[in-house]
Amino acid sequence: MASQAPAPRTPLSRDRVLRAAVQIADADGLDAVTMRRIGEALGAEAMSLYYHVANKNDLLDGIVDVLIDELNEAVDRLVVVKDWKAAMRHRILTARAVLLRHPWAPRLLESRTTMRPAVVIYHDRLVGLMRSGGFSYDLAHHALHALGSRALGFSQELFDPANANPNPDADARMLAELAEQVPNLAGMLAEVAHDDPDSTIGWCDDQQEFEFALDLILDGLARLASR
Amino acid sequence: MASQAPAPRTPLSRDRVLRAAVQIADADGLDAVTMRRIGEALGAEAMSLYYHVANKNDLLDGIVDVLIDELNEAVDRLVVVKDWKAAMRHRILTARAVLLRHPWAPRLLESRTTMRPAVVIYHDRLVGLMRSGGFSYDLAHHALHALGSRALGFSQELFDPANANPNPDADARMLAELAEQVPNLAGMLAEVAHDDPDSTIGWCDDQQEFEFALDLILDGLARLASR
DNA sequence: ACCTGAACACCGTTCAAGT
DNA sequence: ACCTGAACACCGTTCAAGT
Repeated sequence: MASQAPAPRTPLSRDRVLRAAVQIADADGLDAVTMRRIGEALGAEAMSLYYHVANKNDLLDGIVDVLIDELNEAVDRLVVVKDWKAAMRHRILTARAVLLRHPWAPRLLESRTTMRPAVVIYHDRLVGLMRSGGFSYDLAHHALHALGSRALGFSQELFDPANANPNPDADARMLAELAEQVPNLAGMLAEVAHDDPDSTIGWCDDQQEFEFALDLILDGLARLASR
Repeated sequence: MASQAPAPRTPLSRDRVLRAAVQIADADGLDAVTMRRIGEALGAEAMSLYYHVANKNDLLDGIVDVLIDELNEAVDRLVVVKDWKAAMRHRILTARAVLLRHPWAPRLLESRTTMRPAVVIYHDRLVGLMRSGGFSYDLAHHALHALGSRALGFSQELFDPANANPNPDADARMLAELAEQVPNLAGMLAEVAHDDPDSTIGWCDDQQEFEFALDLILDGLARLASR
């Protein structure tokens, strides 16, 4: 009992570190992902992580890799369909389904400016689909820009009166006070009613609106491609 | 010389604090905006700011207010034009021009989830333009979602091979290594050439691509509105 | 009413030192 | 080769105290 071996802990590794980080983000959000917290989760000291990860930035890049790998696996399982538009739509909505499992994903992806291989590969397949639909390289390039983050399955919403933030009461009050200054918006909100505050992905971007915008863009591209 | 009055410093105020913060962001980026740095710029202690600003969050909200006020002033100076599409296009590109003066603006706007009156007012005018173009409230609502941050003049780009990040060399090398794994993208980049790395707004979102996507969306909306 | 000094809890990160 | 302890510079924030 005295010299009992202290449970030979499985050694750390980059992979274990990244997975622990993802778990923490899933559980408590991105801000909870600190070196000290990851260390704690792995039964190690925060400083030990630096042996497997260059720094916090590298850690966040690694989390993106884990996320997009999961996403690429999901979209690669999709059955092949000839119609490029249907294929892109399906692919993007599948990507979105993965992101919905990780509510912190949009904020993380937006904050990164480094180009990760997994993200490059994902977009390469999209370009492939567009090429099969008769897109010129030039149009496919424009399309990637037009889709932006929507290609990966999310969209940044700056403004959504319905479910913008954790404090909807304050927003509603503010909007009521502002009502006569914003007649158009007040009228719109009165009519749109918005009684379906469905699943959101981090911000106020629900499935229905996402699909509307996605189809709007895809239809526009189809029109340009068939010219 | 002994009891010389120590230059009766102009007192602090919320406005002075916010303006100092904007100047720091313009000069050295958003990460340079710390309470201590703002205090220094105003010749005061960081703790003094808390008398004029509730906390860091309130400070950032205040910066958004200053920014969008500037933006609203700019778009309100525009000459009225009857065609709703031309009017929206002009308005949004004017908003963009203001944002281009503050490269930190996109990142800040994306990070905020609180609804600020200035932002509400800006969008109200857009809805007004759409209504004048025969939009139903429902379509105008969809339109706001579809535009997302583009309504304010910027778009989040997750992926732009040309000018994505501060380290384009590393990206080019990575892409070269990945070339045979991403034939579609490699082909696209070879052709698109991308010899015009023009003005960018924080990320890799240049004017030409912004306008392409904006027009794609506005044209799509026009088609739906005239049904 | 407005501002400050000292202090606290929390970051990421370094580096010499341990095994 | 892998991990740790102690320490550093930097955050936002509090609170009692000054004028």
